[in-house]
Amino acid sequence: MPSSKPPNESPTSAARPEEPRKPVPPEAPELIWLRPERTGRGPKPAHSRDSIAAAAITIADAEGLDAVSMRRVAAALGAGTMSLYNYVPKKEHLLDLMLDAACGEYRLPPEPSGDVPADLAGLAHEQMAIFRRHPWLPGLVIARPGIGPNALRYTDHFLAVTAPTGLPGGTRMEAMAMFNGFICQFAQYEQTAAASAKWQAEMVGYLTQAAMSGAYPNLAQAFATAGPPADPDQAFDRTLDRVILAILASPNGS
Amino acid sequence: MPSSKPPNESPTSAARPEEPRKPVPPEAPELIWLRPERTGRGPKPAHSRDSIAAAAITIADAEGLDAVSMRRVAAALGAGTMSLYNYVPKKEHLLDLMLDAACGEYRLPPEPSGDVPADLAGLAHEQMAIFRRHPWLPGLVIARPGIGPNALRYTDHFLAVTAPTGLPGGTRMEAMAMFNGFICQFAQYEQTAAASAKWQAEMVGYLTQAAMSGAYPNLAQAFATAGPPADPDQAFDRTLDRVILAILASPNGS
DNA sequence: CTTCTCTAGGTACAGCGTACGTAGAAGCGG
DNA sequence: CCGCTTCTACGTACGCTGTACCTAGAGAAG
Repeated sequence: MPSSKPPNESPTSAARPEEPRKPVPPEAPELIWLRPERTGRGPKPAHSRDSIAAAAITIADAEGLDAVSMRRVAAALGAGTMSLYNYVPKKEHLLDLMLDAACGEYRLPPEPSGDVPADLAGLAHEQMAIFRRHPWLPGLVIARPGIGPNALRYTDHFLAVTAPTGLPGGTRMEAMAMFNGFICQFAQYEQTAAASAKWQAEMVGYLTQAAMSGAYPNLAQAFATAGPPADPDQAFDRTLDRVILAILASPNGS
Repeated sequence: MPSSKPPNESPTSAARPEEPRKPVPPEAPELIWLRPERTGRGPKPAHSRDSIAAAAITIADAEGLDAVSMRRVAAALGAGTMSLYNYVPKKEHLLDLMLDAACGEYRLPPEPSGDVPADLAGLAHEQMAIFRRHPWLPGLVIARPGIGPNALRYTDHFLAVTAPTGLPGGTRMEAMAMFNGFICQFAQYEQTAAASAKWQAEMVGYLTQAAMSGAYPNLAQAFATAGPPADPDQAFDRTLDRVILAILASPNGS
């Protein structure tokens, strides 16, 4: 660390040559992945990032993301609340750990098959399966960039899968963001709808009433033209096809 | 308290002629848009949903969505904290109000021009402009379905714009979700990156280190091939073109 | 052995959403 | 007109949150 940059130093005292720098390391990295899990000095930690993430995920799966509090997770680990802060400096970082642990559930083939649309569809369904296992996940994926080791494995695989398109790397990254975003959104919608039948009923009632009011003619027409409720899986595949098509399309619009 | 009210009453079941139904209406609608703003009986309310939403938005614009608490909003209105609950039964509903108020900022042309790609691009840029004005908005749009009157105006307009494609209404709704989702995600990424130069610097350092580790060969290659940082606006337009292309594509993949 | 750094955990605080109860204002039935 | 009813306004209080700060003690480095 050659950055001899004391930010909050008294301005008049210019040089403080032999002052021990260690006591307050002025800025630890904000990214949890930049902090080593172990520094190797004191007593051995009783927990690991993996076990912490697993405990948090268990809670989130059972009771939703709101139930994941520092106290809850610490208690699940059999630790004191504040002990958790030795592993996870902020709650944000706990969410990062959960996100990456969930990304570890991807079962990625060692090599792309070479059939880009098929590989992408497979990836999408894998992602959707994980989202259905962890309803809280889409919200996290959307909110924060996945950047942990497992998320990078996924990114790397996506880049491999789309390599045959010949698109530049940056463009393929953008495509991945679009791809993931679509799936997240779909999963989230599915869960909102599934969560509460009452909510859905109210929603339908309200929307039809709004459509009938005459203020939204196109909406009304869409409702009138609409057939039966439409199978969600079908809708997913249909829109997925469009997304894949968009990814494969050549940049300059044919 | 004459509340001799078993709460689990079958709502409309067999007539209960002389029981007073009013005392506790067993279930008020969950959707705030289904609750009338005024019932016209007691004293006149000192505030309106609009003014409440405006106050909340002012706070969110200045200090972020986390700063929007019931207490803060009530104080900004010069009201007691609990008075707010007369207008907004849950905080969730306050967010709904904010979301819809923001949707009121769309300046939509009275009629689509007929040039579908151009109209969609215009809509996207309008949305992006609103998102840049209200950094907290993308998070809300992604999290909860926009369903208020202003959101419906937007939906209706989108349906009108995409009408010339000949696609069925349901498909166009799915397309809209994809369209909005893409823009939200892009806006959110932009803000995360812009929020903290330190964060971005750490991120770049971490990613290049990860790429150099050899564990992510495709990522490394993408990094190596990448040119200069790429203008965000350009990236937006480029990906937007793809999204529009996906919307316009015929369902069965040409 | 001494020293230093690390971990574990308790206490405490400010702030959150909101359930509940009281006091008073305004419209409606008589 | 009165009185009843229903609304609004708002204070108090509870359980919960994230986390700053502090005290002990474990165990490697010198």
